[in-house]
Amino acid sequence: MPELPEVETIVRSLLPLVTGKAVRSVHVLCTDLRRALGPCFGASLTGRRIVSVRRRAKYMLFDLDDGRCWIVHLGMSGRLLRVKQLASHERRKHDHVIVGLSDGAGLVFHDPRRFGLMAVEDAASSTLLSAIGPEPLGRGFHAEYLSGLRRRTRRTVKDVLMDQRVVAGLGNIYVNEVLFTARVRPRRKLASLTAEECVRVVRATREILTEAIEHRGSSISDFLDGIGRRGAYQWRRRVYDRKGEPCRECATPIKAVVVGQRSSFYCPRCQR
DNA sequence: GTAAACCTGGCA
DNA sequence: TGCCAGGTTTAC
Repeated sequence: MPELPEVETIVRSLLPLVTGKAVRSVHVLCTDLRRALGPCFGASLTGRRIVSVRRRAKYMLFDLDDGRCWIVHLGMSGRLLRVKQLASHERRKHDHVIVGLSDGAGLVFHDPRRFGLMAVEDAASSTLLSAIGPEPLGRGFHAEYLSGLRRRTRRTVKDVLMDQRVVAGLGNIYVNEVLFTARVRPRRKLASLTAEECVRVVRATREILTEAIEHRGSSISDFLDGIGRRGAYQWRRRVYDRKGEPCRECATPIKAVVVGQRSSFYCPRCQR
């Protein structure tokens, strides 16, 4: 489900509601997430105050008053939903972790596929975060950086952009959208891109992610932010999951191919 | 590099 | 019934 814009949307929705609140209780109903939840997880979170909430790549980071960090990744199907009154929350199937806060509210981690993960760690030394590349909306991601990678890999441009070590937070939806906007086909080898195309890819990455955040992410099947609102970016998709539908620029039917084991969509006329 | 693995749910 | 899904890691 969640790529950078969706995680950013959740963080923004939760930030004003949970900052300054203390963790009163932690109920782990299922430890069997992508990485098993250790026995110390609840204890290291309970009693801590949440100082701030931020995002890094597709991770949500709840900074705690002891300097550590509650790190949450939603995987494919995860949600982190705030309920106003935890006492009246009816537990649903796939509610795996329930965190009670000092104002009576709660944060419910719900994840049918259990590809998500969470941990309490020192963010600066966490192995979850240590190998992640630059933020695409930050200064570390620029055309020279991308063009400099060209001679170091034989991978496709799509594979490279999906690699979290190269750039943080892009997933299958937004890579397809970025490559459409950059007018580059997903199967192109990165090494075959011109310097001009690298400029376009970086510029398109910024544009698409900014636009998606403004529209509070994509609710293609079920994404909800931290307070249960749907996003609106799905209505603006140019190519993702639009196989056979007309290109918004030239009306040519959108094509679907598999690149790096993932469905990819492009306009055969607009993208080269 | 590529494939398979982890899981459940939804849809044709 | 089989295939697909917004992610990541692991193993050939």
